[in-house]
Amino acid sequence: MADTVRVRFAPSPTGYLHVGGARTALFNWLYARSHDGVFVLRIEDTDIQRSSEAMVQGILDGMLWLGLDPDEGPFFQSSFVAQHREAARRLVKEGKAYYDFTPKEGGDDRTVGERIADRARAQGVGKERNPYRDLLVAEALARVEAGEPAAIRLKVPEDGFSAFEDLVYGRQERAYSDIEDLVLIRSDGHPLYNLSVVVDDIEMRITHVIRGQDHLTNTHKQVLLYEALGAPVPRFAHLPLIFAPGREKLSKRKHGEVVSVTTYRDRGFLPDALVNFLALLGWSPGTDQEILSRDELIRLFSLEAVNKSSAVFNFHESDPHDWTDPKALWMNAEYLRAMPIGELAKLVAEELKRAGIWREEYAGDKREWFESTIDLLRARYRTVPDFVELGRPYFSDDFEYEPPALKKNLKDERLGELLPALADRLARIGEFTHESTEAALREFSEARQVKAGLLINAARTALTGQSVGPGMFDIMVALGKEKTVSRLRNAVEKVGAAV
RNA sequence: GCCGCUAUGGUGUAAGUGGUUAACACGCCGCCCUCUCAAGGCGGAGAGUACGGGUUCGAGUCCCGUUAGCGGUACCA
Repeated sequence: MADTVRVRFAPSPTGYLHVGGARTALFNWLYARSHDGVFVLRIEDTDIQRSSEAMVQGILDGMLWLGLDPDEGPFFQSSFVAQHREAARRLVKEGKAYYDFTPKEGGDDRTVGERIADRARAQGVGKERNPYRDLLVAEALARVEAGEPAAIRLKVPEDGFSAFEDLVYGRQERAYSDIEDLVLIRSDGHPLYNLSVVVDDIEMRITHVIRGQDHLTNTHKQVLLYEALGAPVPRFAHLPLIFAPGREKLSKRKHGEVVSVTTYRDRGFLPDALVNFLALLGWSPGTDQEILSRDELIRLFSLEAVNKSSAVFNFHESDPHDWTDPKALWMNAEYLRAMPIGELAKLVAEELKRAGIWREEYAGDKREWFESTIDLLRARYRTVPDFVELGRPYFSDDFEYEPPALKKNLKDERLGELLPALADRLARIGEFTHESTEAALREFSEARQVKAGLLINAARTALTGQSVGPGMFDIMVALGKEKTVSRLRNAVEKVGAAV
């Protein structure tokens, strides 16, 4: 029996959980679930200046909402620094790492990229051999003991090459000569990323490291560390990156809220819909099926089917209607239409409460009405808040008449007389049904020699303030006789008003 | 600079070991339905697979080169 699969999601809390991180978390989660494995959450908070409690909470909130529950953790990397230091000291003692007494370079005003390029140009090809690499361990220890600051660097072999088999990208090779002796511990004692991840992953017995492709080339350094520490090297699977339109890096700062998963929660996305959408960014089941439940995703997911090229998360920042990727919106609408009506009703109820137009009877006597009204509306809405924004006239008498709708449907002066008369006619109906209201209206239109369409469209606007919506008679039934009659009468003042 | 990864319509993806007019979804356009808008049904436009060579009877699939984008290269993560 093979060892239990153990994977981890290891975000650094320097920002909220964005769609890229969420996708990484999702793939780890899917892999764990499909292999009866363990999904560990580890917060990499060693960069104290850039990390914050709020960001940690944001990440946790996002994962909780998406249903990506960790089996272990959250662990905090900052609590393991003693182990990181210990591991580095051990490597020094074993001659696999060394103290570097070269004074730390002062920061300057060039960007990191410029500094690297400059240094590379100055140095030429190939790396310089560090003079402290061969210093006797005893001597180095003595100098450290005496208080001289020193960083710890790993001894990278001078000849040969590193190789590992990536589950997504295939075999990866890199000459040792291209890898410099990486710093494990800063001269101020702070352990650095490559050391920390490896030590933690060993400690947590991670079997599969699934993370963004931005870590692909540095993986060689980590493999070296596993070997130096005498630990089994895990399997690696790097995921293609997700970009913003224009193929630029997703950034919370530049792209704002559209990339934060909590935004999707707050703007009425269903977690299953976002999970489904995210799963299809960089992965495909290989069939035409795109609507995939969580169980189907778990059953079908495989790292081998993950593709290598980066994907674009196609949102259009400034468009209020298509504020995020149109396919994500479509998928959410698809889930909205397919989910059990009772569940949707609960979500809409929350939304109505927040808007202050919730009525307890919707959960009691009028429950059936409430659900059928939601059912009537759901075919044309894409997110939950749509039920309160666009659906407001169905749940509250306090709604706006949209000027374009008035102009389109209530500009005919005859309506000033027709609408109240229609209201009177409808008031005489016994039972308000689709059939009875339609019969009454058609009869009325014939008697008055006006087209039914004129009355129908005018009534829709009179009743909802909108020019679009469900079938007219469905609206009447949904509103009921009393509201229908009074709104028709009250709309008289709107006739011709918008022109 | 050096090292590496990637490249199929606007976007997401498909096209076992090379083999018919490059498929699906979103989006867009049109038609049907119809009182409007959706949903649904039907249809259409949109890529000849970054570019250039090569191998082959045959290449999106293999090889070489170029270009572009991205990543890494740090006493950041």
